[in-house]
This record gives sequence, C-alpha cells and structure tokens, in this order.
Amino acid sequence: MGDRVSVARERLREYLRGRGLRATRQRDRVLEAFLADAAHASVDEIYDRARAGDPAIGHATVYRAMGLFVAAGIAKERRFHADGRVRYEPALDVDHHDHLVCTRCGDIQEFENPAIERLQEEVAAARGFAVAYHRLELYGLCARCRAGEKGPEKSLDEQSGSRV
Amino acid sequence: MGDRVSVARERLREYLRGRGLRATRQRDRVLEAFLADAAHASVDEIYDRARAGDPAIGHATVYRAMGLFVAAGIAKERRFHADGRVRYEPALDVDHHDHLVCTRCGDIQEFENPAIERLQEEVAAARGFAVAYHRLELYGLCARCRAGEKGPEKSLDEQSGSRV
DNA sequence: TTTATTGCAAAGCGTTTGCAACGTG
DNA sequence: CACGTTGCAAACGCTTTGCAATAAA
Repeated sequence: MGDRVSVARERLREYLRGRGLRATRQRDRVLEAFLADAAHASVDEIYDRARAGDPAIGHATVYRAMGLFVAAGIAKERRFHADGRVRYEPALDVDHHDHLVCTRCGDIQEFENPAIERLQEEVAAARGFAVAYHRLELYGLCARCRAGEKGPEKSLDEQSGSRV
Repeated sequence: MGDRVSVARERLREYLRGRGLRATRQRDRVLEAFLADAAHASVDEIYDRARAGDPAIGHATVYRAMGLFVAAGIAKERRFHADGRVRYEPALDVDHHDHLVCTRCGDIQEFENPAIERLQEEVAAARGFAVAYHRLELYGLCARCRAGEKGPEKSLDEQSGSRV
C-alpha cells in the first residue's frame, strides 16, 4: 500500500503543478485515506478516515479533493445501484474491471473478462456506437451469504426484482 | 401503446386489491404518463406529463406511485451513471435488456445479448456468487453524434470533468 | 363510515458553493 | 505578496415524510 500511495501522490503533484494548483496537507491526507480505505469508499468513509489523522478537515475539502483526483485520473467515480451516494475506486495501476455486488452484506468483488468485453464491442459496433467506457455489475448473493452466514447485513438493500 | 397500458393497469389493480390498497385517478394518470413517455423517464418527466392531464397532481404522488409500480413489478428503477436522478422503465412484457447510453445527446438504446449473459453466469458461478439481476451499460457516442450531427446536447454529462 | 390517498410544505440527504481566513509557491 | 485552498454554513436538487383534507371501498 505504501507504494501505491506514493505513485498516486506523484501523479497528483504533476497534475497540480501543470495547472498552477497547490499541493496541500489536506489533499495528501485525503489521498491517503482514499487509498488506504477498502476500495469503493464513499465520501463519508474517506472523510472519517482522513479526520482520524486531521480532525479539522471538512466535508467540502474531501469532495473537492475527490473531484480533483478524478480529474487527475487517480480515482474513478462509481454509482452503484440503489445506493444514493457516489463511491470511488483507485484508477491507477488497474486495467478495467467489473463488479459483483452482494445485495445482502454489501461486499463488492471485482472481476474482468475479456470475452465479455469483446462481445460488448461487437454489440456496439453493430449500431455504429463508439464505446468510451462501460459498466457491468452483477447483483446477488455472495458465496458467504448463500451459505447462510449471518453477516453484517450492510447498507445496499435489495431493489426491484429483475432477474438475469 | 393502448394495450400495454391496460395490461399494466390490470396488473396494478390486482396488486392493489391483494393488499387492501386503492385504485385512484392519480395512479392511473401516473401510470399512463409513465408508459406513454419515452422509456427511461425521470420522475420529473412523468410528473410533467401527468400534470398535462391533471394539473393538481403533486410530486409526492408521482414518487409514491412509482414506488408502487416498482413493487407491483410494472416498473424498474434505473440509475444511470453521472445522473443523480432515478429513471424508470417498463418491467412488463420485457425480457431483460441492457443499455447503450450516448454521453453527448443522452440517447438511450437497448440491446440484449445472450452470449454476454451466459458469460456473466460463468464468472459469477466461479466465485460461488448467485446472480439475482445485473446491469450492463455501454457509454460513448451514438452513431448520430459520431457523425458530427449537432443534436440537442442533453443532460447526461461525461463522468469526471469537475474543476476546483 | 372507515381508512387509504392526496397535495402541500417541511424535512432529509448527499453534494456544491459563497465567503472570509489561511497557507502555499 | 498573490492567489489558490480551507472550513464553515448556507444553498441545492432530488426524494421522502408529516399532516389535515379528501375520496375510494
């Protein structure tokens, strides 16, 4: 983790320098909080973690910093189904991946599947559509929850009822 | 269109009857507005259209009615990327489909591809994950916008793009 | 008549913004 | 020193909720 942070910090510095913006203590803290936290953290989670090291940091600063990270290509915004809030995931070092979201415990796993991506391109091409990016999420029960384990039962609640 | 509406209305009636709820003029209007409007309508769009026939209808009624339709299996909630608001699409008569979203004009096309779905099942199965439903959206430029046509340039804006 | 429903306005919630104080370059 | 940044609080936009009046059944 230590190294990911310094790579990201360097990238941020470049970005800032390139536009006359400034590197600040707060932005560093938010960056650390963002990368240290479990992937797919919400602003609140990042905010809490950032405040652990610097209790004066405000919500607005975190929002602004995350916007900056997205612009700098360090973070990607995600809006999962039935979850009003935005979540962020690291954008560096990662080739594209998709998500498996457990509707019971809220666990989010990642996967990638080139065959699916290829098919997507075919579908789009057939309609003259140029894909810039995509989003694929599979919702259901993770192995643990299927096994009946009585877990945390987190936020993400079941939603309408479509099937596969 | 006339027939889709009556099928949906019948389904709604059943649902209401089954739980001691009531069929009202407003719910009918909202149902018509929802089904008449282009697919993927937001609450505001449905609200406007419903008010065309009944200017007294309030926002709250539309929100409540849409919640009811989702519960009754008539509508499905959708939350597209970079669009804070919820959109609804008809859930009846439709086998599952996915979306192509144009990031310039906001156009939303539908498609289905069994091969992709099968691969998704494989990915999930490999992790012991039981898929209940999924969401696949391809974002980019539609054929018209690629051709340089100067269209409406609607709401949906590209994902990152914040300043600070 | 009973009680679900409505419309309004107020409240909620996540996110954004105005502004004076502050800190980086 | 200039000007980007911060924290606070107020503003926002979408959605939900409390409540007295209304209308299905």
